[in-house]
Amino acid sequence: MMMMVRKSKGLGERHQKILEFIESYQREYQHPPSIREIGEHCKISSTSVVNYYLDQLEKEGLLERDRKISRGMRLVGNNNPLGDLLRVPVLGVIQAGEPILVPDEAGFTPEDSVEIATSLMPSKEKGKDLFALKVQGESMIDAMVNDGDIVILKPVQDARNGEMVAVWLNERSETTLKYYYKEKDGYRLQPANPQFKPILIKKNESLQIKGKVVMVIRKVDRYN
Amino acid sequence: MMMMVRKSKGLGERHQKILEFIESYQREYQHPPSIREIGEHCKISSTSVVNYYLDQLEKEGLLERDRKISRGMRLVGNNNPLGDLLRVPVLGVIQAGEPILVPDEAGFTPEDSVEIATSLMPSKEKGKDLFALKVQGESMIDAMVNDGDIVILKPVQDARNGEMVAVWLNERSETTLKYYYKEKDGYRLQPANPQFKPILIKKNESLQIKGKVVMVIRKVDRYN
DNA sequence: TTGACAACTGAACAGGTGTTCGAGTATTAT
DNA sequence: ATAATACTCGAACACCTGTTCAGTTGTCAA
Repeated sequence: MMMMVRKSKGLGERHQKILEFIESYQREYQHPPSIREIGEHCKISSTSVVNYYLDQLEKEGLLERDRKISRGMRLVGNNNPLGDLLRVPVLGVIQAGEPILVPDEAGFTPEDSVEIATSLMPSKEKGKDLFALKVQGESMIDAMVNDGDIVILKPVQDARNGEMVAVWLNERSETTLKYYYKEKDGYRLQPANPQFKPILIKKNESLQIKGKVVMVIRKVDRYN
Repeated sequence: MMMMVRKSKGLGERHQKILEFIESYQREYQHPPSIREIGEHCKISSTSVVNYYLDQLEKEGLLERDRKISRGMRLVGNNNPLGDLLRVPVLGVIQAGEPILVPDEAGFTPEDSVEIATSLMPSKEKGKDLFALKVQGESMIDAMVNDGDIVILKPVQDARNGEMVAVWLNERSETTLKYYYKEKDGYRLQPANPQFKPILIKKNESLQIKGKVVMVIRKVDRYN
């Protein structure tokens, strides 16, 4: 005897509608809908039918349910529009000739913030002390960072060799992003772009490390 | 008479603990905890006390509540760890000398995916057809894109002047990222870095636009 | 037709859950 | 001390909500 399958194979129209509703509801209220709310919105008169479909969706692996718990459901996989975000405050701009703002000096007035999925963040930098700066001007081009880019920094005073840091060079009145190397007679600041030459800083010159670059984001929507 | 303030100004220890619990609970279950669950975990014996604190947190603007609705609360502002994510599939790599994969040709096997906060996305590119490629090699340096960067693309066949596109140049067997300009006698592909010279393509040479660059993400966690 | 099964209905039930209230304790200002 | 305020407790209530179940309808195969 042949096994019976669902009348309309895969996801029926109602399955789809329910998934979409859960998604949009959760997007709006930050918590899942109740069975009755789903029924109301999807024109399903009985709670048992909603339950019926929810079970199927769970069997399909599109949904997880916490039985007995109110609103205890969650979309799984790519349907899930929600996830861990890190909100990183944009404390200001970084540009040549201007000192870099760091959280302490900035009077704590994040003009804006950018949201980063924690899944994007390098392993252990998920601390809450990250901050972001918007790059102004093209003076960071040798660091492969363009006008308008957003750099995300972790405030540190010291860096290890090979880390990209934001530094303020007093003697040059210059702010730059470079790879940092401590050497016997001072420091070497290496541009990300190998076609540029490193800056050598002698031990007696002052060099203030303001932060360690964790991420660079470029939105390419100019001209739109 | 002086106004009375809370015993411990600002957020008390319990306020903090409750916020943290809601955050971690929601991170795990994708839905908020019930009042009783909060009480249990925060060593608060009475539901009314939890309610008491929740009211205060709402008054402080750190929480929003949907009264009468089970688990009807959400963290607001920077405490909120949840938000809209877009999951963009990483279809492969982009490198000089290799054709670019586009969704159709890729056999739809996203090896991996990156999550982007929708708030980061340029206005109208929030469609679900975006895809991402990992940059391999340093051949895109003139586009300010480095080895290991992730570029997020929107699959298009045509582009408007000024848009950054990923193209396959048949005559050169080359894949590149450039700003696109159509001119009277062909096309001009302008590097993002002004220190590089544009590539001029004659009308009879073939030029395949594979996608329009929407975003570039660079994780700077090498050497860690 | 008959049987099997998916889709659906309506109602009732049990437990989850937010709310409310009266009362008690602790801390602080006067 | 006294009063005012902040905080805590426990219990009771009413509604919210998931669950269950007996029964109906529609479709398809034998």
